[in-house]
This record gives sequence, C-alpha cells and structure tokens, in this order.
Amino acid sequence: MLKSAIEKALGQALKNLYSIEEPSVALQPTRKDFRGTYTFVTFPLLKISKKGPEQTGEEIGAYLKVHSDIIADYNVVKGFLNLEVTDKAWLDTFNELNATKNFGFSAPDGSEFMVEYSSPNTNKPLHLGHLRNNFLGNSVARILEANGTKVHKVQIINDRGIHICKSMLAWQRFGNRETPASSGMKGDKLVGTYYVKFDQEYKKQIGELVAGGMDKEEAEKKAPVMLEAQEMLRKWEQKDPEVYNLWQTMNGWVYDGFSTTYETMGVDFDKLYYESNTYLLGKDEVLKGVEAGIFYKKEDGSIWVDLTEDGLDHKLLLRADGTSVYMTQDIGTAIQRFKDYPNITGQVYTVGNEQDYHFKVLFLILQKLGFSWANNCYHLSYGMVDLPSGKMKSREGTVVDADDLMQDMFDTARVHTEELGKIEGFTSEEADELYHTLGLGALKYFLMKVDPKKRMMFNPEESIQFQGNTGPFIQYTHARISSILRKAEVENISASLPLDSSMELADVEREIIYMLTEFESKVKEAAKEYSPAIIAQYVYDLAKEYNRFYAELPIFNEENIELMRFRVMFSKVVADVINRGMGLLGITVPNRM
RNA sequence: GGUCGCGUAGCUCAGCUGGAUAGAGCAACUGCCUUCUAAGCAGUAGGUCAAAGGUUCGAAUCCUUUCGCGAUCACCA
Repeated sequence: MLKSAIEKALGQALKNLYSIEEPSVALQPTRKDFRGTYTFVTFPLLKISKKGPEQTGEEIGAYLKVHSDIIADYNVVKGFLNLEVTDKAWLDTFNELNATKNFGFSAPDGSEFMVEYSSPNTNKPLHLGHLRNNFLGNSVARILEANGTKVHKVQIINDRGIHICKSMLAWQRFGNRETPASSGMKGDKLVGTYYVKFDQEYKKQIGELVAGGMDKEEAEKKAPVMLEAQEMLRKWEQKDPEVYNLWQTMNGWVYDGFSTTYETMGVDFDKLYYESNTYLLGKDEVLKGVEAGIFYKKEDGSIWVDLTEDGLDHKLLLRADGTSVYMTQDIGTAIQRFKDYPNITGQVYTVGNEQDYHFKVLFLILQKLGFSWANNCYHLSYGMVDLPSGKMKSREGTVVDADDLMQDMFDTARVHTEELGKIEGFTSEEADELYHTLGLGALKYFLMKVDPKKRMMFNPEESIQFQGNTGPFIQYTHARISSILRKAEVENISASLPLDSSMELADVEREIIYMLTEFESKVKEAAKEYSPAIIAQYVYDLAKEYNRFYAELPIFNEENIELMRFRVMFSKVVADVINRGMGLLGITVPNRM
C-alpha cells in the first residue's frame, strides 16, 4: 500500500522527467545511517537521464516532493535517493492496518496442501533432531495456512521392519514381561532400552564368533540374535499371531509415549500413515511404469530407472525377488495421499538433508510417471543439529532426548523467573504454565531462527539463552505491551476511536509503522521459501525496535492526549503482530512474565 | 573419486532475486531502574565476508578455480 503508492508516484516521475514508458521501480529500505525510509537507486537510470547520479536523484526527489503528498522530503547520496514519508501518510497507513483484522494474513483461497513432518521410527524415543523437524514442519503448516491454504498435517510412521523386530526380540529374551506400567517408564523409552539391549547382545555374539575364528563380516551376518530377528520379520510378514500381537503391543507403548511428547511439544497431525499399511504400495505403479517403457527390467528380474539423462544414475525400484525398496513405497504413498485428499495440489516433506538425493529421485520418477502434482512436491530439507562433539550418535550416548531437553527448558525457565522475582501474584498453576510457555518458546525459537537448510549447533553445556535474540525476549516484549494495555483499560483510554492524523511522529514510531507494513510480505516470503526463520527474524527485529520505542518515549506521561492514544493503539498493533508472528512459529506469548 | 551443500566478529547466527561505511545476539567493557515490567535501552571494542581470478558503474551476494568441513553415491530406511 504505502510502498506501492510511492512506487507508483516514482513511476509517474520517471515517465514525466525522462519519458520512460514502463519504468521498473524497485524500492529498497534505506540504510539506518541515512534519513528516509525508502531508497531508490538511480545508477541504472543514468544512461537515460544523461546526467550524473546526484543530479538525477535531485531531479526525481524534487519532482516527488512537489507532486506527491506522501513524500515529505528527500536526500541524495551518490546514486541513492532516500525518501522520507509524511507523518500524515504514516498515520493513515497505521489507521488502515489497525482497521484491518489479521492484516498480513490471507483468507482461505480454496487451495489445499499436505505437509508431512516427524515421521519417526518406533524403536526409539524422539530426540533433538526430531524437535527441529517437528517444529519446522508444524510451523510451515501454520505459515501456509496464514497464506490462505488449507493444510493437512500428516506423518508416516516407520512401524515395521528389522529395527522393531530387534526391540521385540530383546524384550522377549530379557524383558521378564516388563511393561510401561510395571516399570513406570514411558513406552517409547522402554522400547528404546530393548533396542539398545539387542545391540549389546548382538555385539557380544559377534565378539564371540570372531574369537572363535570367524571373520567379522560373516559374524555380523551369522550372529544368532540377528538371524532370529530376521526370522521374526518373516513371521511378522506372514502375520504370525504371536509376533503380530507382540508387535502391536510394543508399538502401542511407543505411540503412547510419542503422543505425550507431541502434546508437550504442541504439535499435532490430521492423519497418520503407517508403513505397515503402505509398504506394499507402489509396486503396481512401478510395474505400470515398466509397461510404459519408463523403467526397465534387468535379466535377474529387478526393475530399475535410468536417470542418467537427468544427471543422476540408475536407481533400483523393485528387487529381483519382487519385493519393494524404500523408493517403491514412497512412490506408492505419494500417490495414495493424492487419492486420500483429491483437492491437494502438492505436498511438503520435512526430512533431513541427508535424503536430498532420495527426494530428487522420487520427484523425478513421479514426474516421469506423469503426475502433474510432482512439480509441487517440495522436500523441506533441513540441516542436522550438531553437538560440539559433532553428530549425535545413539551408540555413543550423545543423543539429546526430546523429553529431557524440554524438561530442562522448563526448569531453566523456572530458575530465571524466580531469580528475577517475576511471579508475584501467580498461582502455582499459572507459574507452571508460564515456565512451560517460556521454556518451549526459547527452544522453538532457538531451533527455528536459523535458516532450515543450514545445519546448526546446539551446545548442551551452555543452556539456551533467555536474553537477546531469543524467544523469551520477544515474549517479554509482548508481556510489557500487555501491561500497558491493561493500564490503558484502567485509565479508560479509548483505543477504538479513529485517530487524528495531524500529529508529529518520532523516528522510532515511523520505523515501526514501516516494519508493520512489511509483515504481509514476510508472511508471503516465508511461505514461498518454506522458512519459519524469516518470520523469526522479522518478529525479533520488530520486538527490538519496539523496546527502543518503549525506552525512548513516554506513553501515559505524554501530554498530548491524541499522541498518547496513538501510542497505546500502536502498542496494541505491535503486540498483535508479535502474537500472530510467534503463532506462526507455534510459540505462545504470555500477558505477564 | 562423482554429485550436492556449507565456509561472514572469539562463539552462535542474519544479510545472498548484485547497491551506500557488512548487521544482531552471546561473551568483554561503560552508562541508564523516585516515570508504563532492567528477560530491557544506549554506547565502546571486535571483520583481508575461506583464498585467488572473472563479470559489473558497483560483488559477502553472480561465474570459474583452489583449500577446508559435511552429506550422499546400498537389492538399508
């Protein structure tokens, strides 16, 4: 609105001054060291204006100052024309924002999309990497929704295969019928311990075989527990009742554990896909592809796709014995989802960047099979969360458990809050809720402020900060504003009456109105880039700027009543954007802290 | 070795669809609570944007090469 109005005026200026028919005017924000809000770069115009950069800037600036009632003043530095906006235009802009409910967000436009995230294995508890995955996927879903798209949140649970048989076998052998109830352990944790027990037993047996003279590679294949696990997998595939029951029971424990964790995390799903239901999908599609000549069959009967023309290599799609590989299932599952949700136009897969190649191939194959939606499939590829020691490794016990980390965050929040003595008048329930809000806010913000594509560092020794560029800093800003709004209500200051637009504003106020006008484009950009980090960065900048305002200018001590009203209303709008922006990250903001 | 990604302040990260003197936070140092929440604000210090070439009026940003780190290249998932 404001920006496009200026661009329009600028276009008119270029037309009249230099007879440019279709001027491409792109404004950029003015650097902090100069006066003004928007900057127009004149260098590309010099050939047409046939004048120096300063003179060209002067001409355009002077024209705008006279002909546009939005432009208050201008200054020229080298080839940069910096434009200052009138306070009236700022206040009109503010009034418009204030009058628009949920400005920056779009109403539902009928589009539908699917977002997949989490997608764990059922043999071990969720860890730090899953937290990044879940928070990102869940946030992207919220961001798409804010852009008018109906989103279906799903995950595919890897509930079958050799890994879960390993846990089952170890439980049969060492478990003494232990259950989550009998042990008091969360179900996912309990099953995880048996996965570890299997590995220990496996290693022990390998050691014994090697000591008996077998070479290591063979020992890894011949270790009795491994053979038994494989036998168990065969029984599972034949739906052997005993194995199947145990499988259902132990997976049930895991799901109970997971759902507790998801609830704490504040994420949810609209539909769950299970590999035990989907692992046979895709085979028909692959066979159809062979008939269509898209794939080819080798002499041994295995089926492949040749991707060398696309710069990739040959990829196996069906084994010689006719059984599926991961790719086969993923082809089938993708197609199944478009059958389940006929209105979706694409889907987002939130999966780590170690699978970049896999998804490149998957999307390419879906294209070759002729699915037009394949072009709208996006791999939200995020970087690993590294520890100072490097990658997390379960074998070395360096995995950061999701439940433990969240609990640590709640404890840290409690310690900070108590130190600051900020919970006067809180009931213990309210205090607990606050610790939860702050701890989770700190964690989510920490994991999402970084560009998803980049790998990031988490140092468990230095706990996540609560000051500076953090979730709690932004939450604090919201709590401060809430306090102002409570006071405004007590003092009966009307925030609903229209504002007079003839006041003089301070720089910091103009800057913040400018930032508010940018919210919409940030929300759109975040959707286009599938990047919650863009929102995180924006909300932080806004909160930071608001705190400057808070320190520089009085509100209730302002003598000009109209200006005081403006500042109250202005604070309210900032709080609203902070609230909704943080909401896009799945972070709640408190009214007191 | 092939392919992909990354390398910005002591540390963690922005900036990357080319624009001005490269920004935040943490850590260090200095100020600011008789005024609306100091989880805050203001300031000082800290940089050959991995290196070298190239394109351009202009390069952290685009291209090439080199170095370093990581991922991936399974009839695993």
